[in-house]
Amino acid sequence: MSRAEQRDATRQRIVDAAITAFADQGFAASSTRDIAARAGVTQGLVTYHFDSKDTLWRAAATQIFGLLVGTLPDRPRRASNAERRAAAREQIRAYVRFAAEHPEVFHFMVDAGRHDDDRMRWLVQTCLAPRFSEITADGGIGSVAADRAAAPHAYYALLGAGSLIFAVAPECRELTGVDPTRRAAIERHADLMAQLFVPD
Amino acid sequence: MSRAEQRDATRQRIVDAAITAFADQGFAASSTRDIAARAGVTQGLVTYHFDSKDTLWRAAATQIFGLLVGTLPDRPRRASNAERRAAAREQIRAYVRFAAEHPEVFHFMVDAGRHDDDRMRWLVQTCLAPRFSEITADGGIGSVAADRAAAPHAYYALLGAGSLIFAVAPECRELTGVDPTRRAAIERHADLMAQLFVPD
DNA sequence: GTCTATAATTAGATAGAC
DNA sequence: GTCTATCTAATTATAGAC
Repeated sequence: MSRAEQRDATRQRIVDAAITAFADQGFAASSTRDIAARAGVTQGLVTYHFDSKDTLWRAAATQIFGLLVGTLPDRPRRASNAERRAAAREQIRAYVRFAAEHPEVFHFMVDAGRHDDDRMRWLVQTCLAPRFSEITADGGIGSVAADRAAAPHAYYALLGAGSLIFAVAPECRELTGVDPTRRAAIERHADLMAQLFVPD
Repeated sequence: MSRAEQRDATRQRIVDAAITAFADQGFAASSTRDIAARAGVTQGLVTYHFDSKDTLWRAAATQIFGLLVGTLPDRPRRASNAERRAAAREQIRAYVRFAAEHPEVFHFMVDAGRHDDDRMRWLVQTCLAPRFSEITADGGIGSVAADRAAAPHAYYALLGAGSLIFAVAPECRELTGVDPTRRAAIERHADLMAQLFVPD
């Protein structure tokens, strides 16, 4: 492996470890030492590759949100009403499956979204805004949002309803006895979300 | 003010500050020094009144979840189907209004619910389990949960959909231009949730 | 590119003055 | 009941060896 490849491989291991750590404990409570240990390197190397904890967080967010973008299916253009609804249902199901497999996205959003600071603004402009307009476009979640003013409400309703059960999986197991990480539970949740947001 | 009253007043100020801090930054990232400063006392006094940070967290959780219990309206017994649906809608609206005024509940839940540890189990047994059975009882959210197996999914869908927009209020403002803390936005979200989970 | 060593803060918990 | 002082441990970021 060349030195450039070695560099990229190490950086990738650090970013992967960072995603897990930041999602698990939030930005402030995560330590670069812990992230380094998870990645099998030393703390000094983390600040060598990523100048600061903040820079590392942005790299981690870019990676996990990029994964989301690549997963969601495209919306069909110039389709019939029935086709639009079917496509919206499938997009909702795809999001639920992604939220189940990557609850980190939700944790990044909640962790950064509650403070009016630079990280929040960066996340909105870089990772969220590009998707928001598409998700709330006519024919998508618009079916539940009667008027345009309801679009933000429908957006957060969908994200919250589709993600929370996976984001607090240990609690869900303890409280309800249901393990939301099992495939059957994921599909059940996807069906419920599709039916809830795009009813017959 | 007697010494006992002084004691209770100080304890209350510390608990109030703790609720804000824990909801704002999570358990691990919150410092007892910061909480003490918010309450206008010194750090030593916090560990005097509450033996440990963990004990303080439990006191804070008890307070904020107790507030929730006292806010939700009762469910009518032996009512007609239409009455049951109307009551379920009103209960959903009441929850949304509470989530808007106290997004701390959601943050406590997400912060503690993702780890399989003592705090999570304590929260489930003390604060969540008593409400879960009631919320998922027949006629309540049960209207959206076709069979009993769907009850946990409907429960987390409702909590997530009804809370997230308020939990990430700064992000919502930046992303959508909507300020979810305004009364009109709260009522709009309450209406959407009621219609979504108990459709006509 | 990776590691070791260290500087400057900050953390929770304890002990003792008043 | 409240505050000050202190102990031990852990934090980020930096500097330098290899």
